[in-house]
Amino acid sequence: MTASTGGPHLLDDLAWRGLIAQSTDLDALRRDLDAGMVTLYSGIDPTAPSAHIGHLLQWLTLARFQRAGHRPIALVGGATGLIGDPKPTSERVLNDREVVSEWVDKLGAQLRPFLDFDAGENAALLVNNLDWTEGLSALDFLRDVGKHFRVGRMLAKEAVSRRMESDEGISYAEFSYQLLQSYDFLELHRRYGCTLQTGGSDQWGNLTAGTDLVHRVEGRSLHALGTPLITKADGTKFGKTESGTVWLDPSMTSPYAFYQFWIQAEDAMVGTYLRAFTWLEREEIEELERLTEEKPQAREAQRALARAVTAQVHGQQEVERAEAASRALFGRGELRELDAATLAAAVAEIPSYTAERSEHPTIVDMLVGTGLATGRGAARRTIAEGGAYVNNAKIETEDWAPADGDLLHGRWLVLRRGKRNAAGVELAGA
RNA sequence: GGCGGGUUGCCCGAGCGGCCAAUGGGAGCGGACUGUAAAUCCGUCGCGAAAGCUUCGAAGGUUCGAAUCCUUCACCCGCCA
Repeated sequence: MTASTGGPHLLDDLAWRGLIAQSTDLDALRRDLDAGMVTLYSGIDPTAPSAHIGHLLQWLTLARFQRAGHRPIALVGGATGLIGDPKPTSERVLNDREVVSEWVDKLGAQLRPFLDFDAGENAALLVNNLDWTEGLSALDFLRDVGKHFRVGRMLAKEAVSRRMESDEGISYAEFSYQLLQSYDFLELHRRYGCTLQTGGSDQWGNLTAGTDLVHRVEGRSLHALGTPLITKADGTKFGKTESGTVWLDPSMTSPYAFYQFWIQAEDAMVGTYLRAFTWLEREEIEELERLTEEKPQAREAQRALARAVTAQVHGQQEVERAEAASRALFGRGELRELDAATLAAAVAEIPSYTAERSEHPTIVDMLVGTGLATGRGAARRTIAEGGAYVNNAKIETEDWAPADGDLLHGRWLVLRRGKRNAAGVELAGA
């Protein structure tokens, strides 16, 4: 039993999508995938109350396996999250147990829509590694897991060696992280017959530590598959906006901001993102890439990308809202010509605040009030730089304040800082 | 436990008693160009309208004056035990 879709082989599709950066033995994996249902897992640690788009990539990868007939296990690291995997730059700050436990619940709930938990034989599973580590004594852990690890090999892992070479060093706790993650693989192999772990390529050392452990303890060669680190065209960090990480939680990154993030994708990368983050088929994506080459200013690929990713994270309704707001705010049309309902809907999508007419807010007050500027100084700077707009008209003076005639439908102003950061102001009171 | 080196703004990194709110690079932000893209160029980048205020691991101290000197503490790195 495998993919019944008749499409390309799962591994060929993943390769085409650019999702295979590293692997243990692809041919062996292919044989296993062809031989029947494979149980695989991928884990994320609760380091925040929400997953971000990097986590999304991992969940989608699990989902791709599930759609091909395999059984995914989504792990949330209630235990590993208490330790923290070694970041290349610096030691992590430990979070409280209660906080981590809360985040585990949130992430678990957040990932459910991406996998099918009622698929019968290959229904997805959600697990927490705290379940099998909490009761484990330090002595048992050292004897049953620690004994199988050679320090030389552990030190050679890039995550560890990078830190050893830095002047910050590494704590024993973070050094031991790879043991914990390896133990997860062993445990999932024993409990569920899990034979494949997927994860970001930055996790490669941890993935192989897991296959090594299982090999030593159980004498079986399991598989690991590393997805590439998604970057921008110049190799720099992907997934950040001016206001920080792009979260999946709508209260942390609004669906509108989420949509805007994708629509601003670089031409050079939009195809990569379409392949990795959407379910669009090869022909559709290649057509969109062709359009980007021929008519880049139309931004068809970016639009399709934003629509597809926003739809799977926030739903079709939010896509429509974000698109409507985007049209209103970035469209060629006059803001004044928008009807009240459209304008209200657009303003609802962007950061906004209500000011009292009686306080006669100035442009500086409003830039700060909407959060478009981080402080009064920054607001003044924006104005001086020529980056401040009200209803698409540039504001040149710091003490500018709206007159009644400036208000759209008698109460709204649309502020903009720079090309693409908009916010709404509603003036209340008589 | 001993000895030595280190801790500077988002990151890297200069500064080693006054001319330091602190050189430089990167990231970020704004502008010009364009297409809500990239590249490039220009500007900006602790708080404050300003006077000024608060910064250079923490707390004390020396001094007219400290990121720079002293003491203690914390953390990191290295060598030795």
